[in-house]
Amino acid sequence: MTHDTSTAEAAPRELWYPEREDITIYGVLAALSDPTRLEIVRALAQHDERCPFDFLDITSKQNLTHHFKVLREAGLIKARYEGRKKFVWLRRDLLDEMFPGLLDGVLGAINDNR
Amino acid sequence: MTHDTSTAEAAPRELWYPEREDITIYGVLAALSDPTRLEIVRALAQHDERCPFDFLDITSKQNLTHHFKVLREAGLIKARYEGRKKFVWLRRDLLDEMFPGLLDGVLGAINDNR
DNA sequence: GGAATAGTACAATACATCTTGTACTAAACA
DNA sequence: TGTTTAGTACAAGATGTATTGTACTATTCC
Repeated sequence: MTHDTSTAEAAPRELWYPEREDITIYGVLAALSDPTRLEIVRALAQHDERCPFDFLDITSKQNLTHHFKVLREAGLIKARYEGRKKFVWLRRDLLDEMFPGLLDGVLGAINDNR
Repeated sequence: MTHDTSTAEAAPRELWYPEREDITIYGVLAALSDPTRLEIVRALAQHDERCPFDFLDITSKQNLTHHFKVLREAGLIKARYEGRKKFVWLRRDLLDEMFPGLLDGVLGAINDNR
């Protein structure tokens, strides 16, 4: 048996998240300091809804897995599997509460200078 | 002859700075993502005046040299030698112009969560 | 000149990061 | 059941970083 074929809901694949006290401004800034990840966060912030894993076509899927893992482990995003699709979204409330003004400051500062 | 003993001003030791187009938000965020450097920047932002190289007693002087170099090459600070002392200060105007809201956002977000 | 001081240069260590390739698992679908 | 699809795991390589120790340069002061 590889999976449950009954009518009960299948348990979603588990994802690890950092404890609140392990989320630091250093980790958040480091996560945001990569061009690929900053673009991901910028796009997530615009969409306001959960986005599919591959909603941005900016790098390989192995690398997307890597960057989403970095973002998740730094406390910036949440993710959820639905069937074989994965959806991701920003932890905006947590970030605004823990580091008020940080996300808005960074996102607002993005311009032609990169 | 190793140095000029005349009354003329001695030429200050040269320091390299990045071109404007080489200063990026990625570099700035990476520079800010280290605890030692974020503390330096936070302290410089509070002082508003030029500060001596060793005004913070937080790590070895070799490491201070390293971190000030990272900050300078990322575009965050300027430095100047006076005799055998070195002074450093934030490039606040440049940063606010290139990345409006970024510095204030980051500095404002620092709290007990780090 | 010579000694003391401020800061740097360089090497070494230990470790993290970004990216790609190959191979894999899990779910959906026929 | 077998196939296809979505995403992951793992290893490898190239590269970058934080820190320390030792040795050095540049400047001041005697």
